[in-house]
Amino acid sequence: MPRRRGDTREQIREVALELFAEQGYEKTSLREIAERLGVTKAALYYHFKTKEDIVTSLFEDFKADVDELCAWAREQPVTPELRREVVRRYAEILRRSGGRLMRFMLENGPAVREMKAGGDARERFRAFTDILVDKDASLPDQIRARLSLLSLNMSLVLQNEIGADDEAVYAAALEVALDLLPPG
Amino acid sequence: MPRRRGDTREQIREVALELFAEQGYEKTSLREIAERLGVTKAALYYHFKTKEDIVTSLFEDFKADVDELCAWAREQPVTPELRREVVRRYAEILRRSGGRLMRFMLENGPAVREMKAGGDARERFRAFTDILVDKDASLPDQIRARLSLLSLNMSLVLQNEIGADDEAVYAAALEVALDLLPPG
Amino acid sequence: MPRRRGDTREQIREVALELFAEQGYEKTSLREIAERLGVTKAALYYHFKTKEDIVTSLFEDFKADVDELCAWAREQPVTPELRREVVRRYAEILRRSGGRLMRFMLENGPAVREMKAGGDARERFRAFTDILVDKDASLPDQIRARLSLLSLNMSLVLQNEIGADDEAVYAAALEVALDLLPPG
Amino acid sequence: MPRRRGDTREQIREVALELFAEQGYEKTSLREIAERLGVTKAALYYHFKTKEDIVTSLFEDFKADVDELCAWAREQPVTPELRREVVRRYAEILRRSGGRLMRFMLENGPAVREMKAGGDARERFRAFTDILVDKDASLPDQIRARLSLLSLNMSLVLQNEIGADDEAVYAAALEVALDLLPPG
DNA sequence: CATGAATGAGCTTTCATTCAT
DNA sequence: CATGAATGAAAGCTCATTCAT
Repeated sequence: MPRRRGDTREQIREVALELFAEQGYEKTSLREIAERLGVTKAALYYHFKTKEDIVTSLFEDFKADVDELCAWAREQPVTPELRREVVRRYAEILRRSGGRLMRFMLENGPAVREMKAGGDARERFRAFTDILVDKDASLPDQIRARLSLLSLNMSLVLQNEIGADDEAVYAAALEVALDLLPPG
Repeated sequence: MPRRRGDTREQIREVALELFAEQGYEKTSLREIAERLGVTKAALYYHFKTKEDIVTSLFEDFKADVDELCAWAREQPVTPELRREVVRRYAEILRRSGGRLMRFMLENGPAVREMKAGGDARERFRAFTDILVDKDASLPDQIRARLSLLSLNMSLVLQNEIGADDEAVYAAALEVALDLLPPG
Repeated sequence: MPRRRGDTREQIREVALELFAEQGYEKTSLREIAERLGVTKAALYYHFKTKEDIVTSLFEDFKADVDELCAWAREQPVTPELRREVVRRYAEILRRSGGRLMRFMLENGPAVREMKAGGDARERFRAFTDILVDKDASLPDQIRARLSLLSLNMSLVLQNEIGADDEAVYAAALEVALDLLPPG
Repeated sequence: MPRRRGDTREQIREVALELFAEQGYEKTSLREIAERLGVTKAALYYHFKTKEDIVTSLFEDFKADVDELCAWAREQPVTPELRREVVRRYAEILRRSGGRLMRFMLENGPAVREMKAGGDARERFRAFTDILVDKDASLPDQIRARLSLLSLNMSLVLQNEIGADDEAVYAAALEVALDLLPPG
C-alpha cells in the first residue's frame, strides 16, 4: 500500500524531530530516519535537499508564529501589561508547537548555532528579549526577564521530569514566567 | 622546547573543553584536538582511553565539589536558610569551575545523556533538586526552585550575550536565584 | 507559453552538449540539464532512453557527414590532391558541426571511449587516418598526417585561447593542416 | 608481510595514475584504487587529504621540471635556436615523466580544469606558448608553434596506436615538432 | 508529453580506535 | 611518551534510472 501524496514529507518531519530531540542532531543519521519510515535514504533527499533542510523546515511554523507575535508587539506601546501579554501569547505558541522542537533547540546548541535556521531563531529570541527587557532596568531585572522566557521553554523539557500533568506544569510555568516580569 | 611531564594531559583537557563547549562534543574530533596541541591522535590515546574518557575526566573536579556540597547539605536540617546557603555555595562552585563546563553540559544534552559521566551529573542535579524543592510545595514553587539552579547555570552562558561585567552578571544571577527560593 | 512539438528534444540536445563540453560528461548530471530546461528528469527519459543515448544522438549528424566523406574518398584514386581535398571537406564538416562536439570528444576521452558512439567515432578517425597516411611513408610523415587532422580539431578548441576572429583561426588551421600533408 | 615505510604512498600514486589515465578521473573511485592495493579506502586518506590531492601530488615533479625549464628559458635571449632548444628539453621532460600523466591531462580536460593543479598546469603551458610563439607572427605560424607542443604531447598518446617502437615514435614526434617552429 | 515519488548503487570523506615500534 | 600506519564503520550526499499516473 503506497504512501499517500504529501504524506511522506510530513512523516519525515515527524520522525526526524522525534529522533533529533531524543538522540540529538548529529547522532541521528538519515539512515535511521529512513529505516524507521521504511524508505531509502535517497527518498529523504527527494523531499529535502540536505539534512539541515529538514531542520529548517521544522522551524518554519514556529518561526512564522514568533514573527507574527513580534510584529504585533512592536506596534503596541511598551507597557508592563504588553510584556505580560507577549509572554502569554508566546506560551500559547509554545504549547501548540509541542515541546520537542524547543527541546531540540535547547539541547543541541552547537548544532543549531551552525545552522542558518538556528541563527534566525537566535535573532528572534533577541527580538523578544528586546521587548521584554528594559535596557535601563537593573541587571537582576534583566536576567529575570530572560529567565521568564526560559521558564516557559524549560517547562516543556521539564514535563518529563516532574511527575505532574502536562497542562498543570504548563500553567505553573506561565505563572512563574509572569511573576518574573517587573510588576506594572 | 619539550612538554613538561604531566603537562600534556592537562593541555588535552583544556583544549578539549574549549572545543567541546564551542563546537559541541560530536563536532569536535580528536584529530582537531591533537592538531591544536601539535601532537598526534595516538598521543591522546596514551593519556585517555577513549574520547568519552576525556569528558569523564573533565567532570571529575566539578563532580567532587558537588558531591561534597550535597553530603554537607544532607547533614543539615532542611530550612529555608539552608537552601539559600546551598545555592550560594553552588554558585561559588560554578564560579570556580568556569562557565565552559556548564555550557558544555547544557548545550550538549543528547551527547552528555549517553555518557556515564552525564548520567552521574544528572543524578547529582536531582539530588540538588531534592534538597531545594519541597515536594509538598505548589507546582509553581517547585518550578521556581528548579529555575533557581538554572538561573545560575544559565548566567554563565549569558555572560556572552549581556554586555556587562562577568562578575556583575554572576552576582545578579545569584540574587535572582536566591529570590526564586521560597522565603524563610 | 508551451513548448512546441519536437522542440524539447532539440533543446535537450543543445543544453546537454553545452554542458558536456563545458563541464564534462560525468560532471554533468541529468538533473542539471533538466533544471536548465525547466523540466523534470523524467521528461528527459521520455525523449532519450539513457544518458548515453543523448550523446549518441549528438554524434549522429557528424557521423553521417564523416561517413559520407569517407565513402566518397574511398571511390577516388588515392593521390596527394585527394588527401588535400579530404582535409578541406573534413574542415568544412567541422565548421558546420561547431566546436562543441569536437571539444567534447577531445576532452572526454575516457567517457567517450566507453560509449558505443565513441567507439564508432574512433573507427571513423582510423578510417580517415588510413586515407591520409601512407603506410609506407616515414614515421615523421605519418605523424604529420595525424597532426593534420588534429590541427583542425584543436583549432576549434583553441578559438577560445587565441585572441583572434573565429573564421581567421579556422582558415589558418586549415592552411597548417594542408601544409602538414606530403606535397604532391 | 607489512608494507615498507614510504612504500604505500608511492604505490597509491602509481595505481592512481594508471587508473586515472585508463578510465578517467571521475570513473576511478578510491575504492578501486584501494582494492588494487589491498588496503582500505581510509588508508588512502591517511596519505592524501583528498582525491584531488593525489592528482596534485602526481603533477608535482612534472611541474617542477617545467618550471625549471621556463625559468632557464626566460634568462636567454629569444632566438629561433632557443625555441628549438626549449622544445628539445621539453621533449626530454616528457620522456622522463612517462606518457600516462600527459594522457591523463589531455583526456580529462574538464576534470583537470577544475583542479588547482590543473589551473597551474594550464598557466605553465601558456608560459611555454609565450616563449615559443612570436606574437607578431602570422596566425598560421602561431598555430604551428602550438601544434609543436601538441605534437610532443600527443606522441605519447599515439604510441599505443602506431605500431612502432616507442623510442622511434618519440624521435619522430620531436622531429616534427622542431619542423613546426619557424626556421632560424 | 510529462511529472512525482522513489530506489539501489555508489561516491568521497570523516571518525574513533588500535597496535607495533 | 609518543608516532606512523592502518582499519571498520558509518556518514551525508548524488546519480542514473524506473514507473504509476
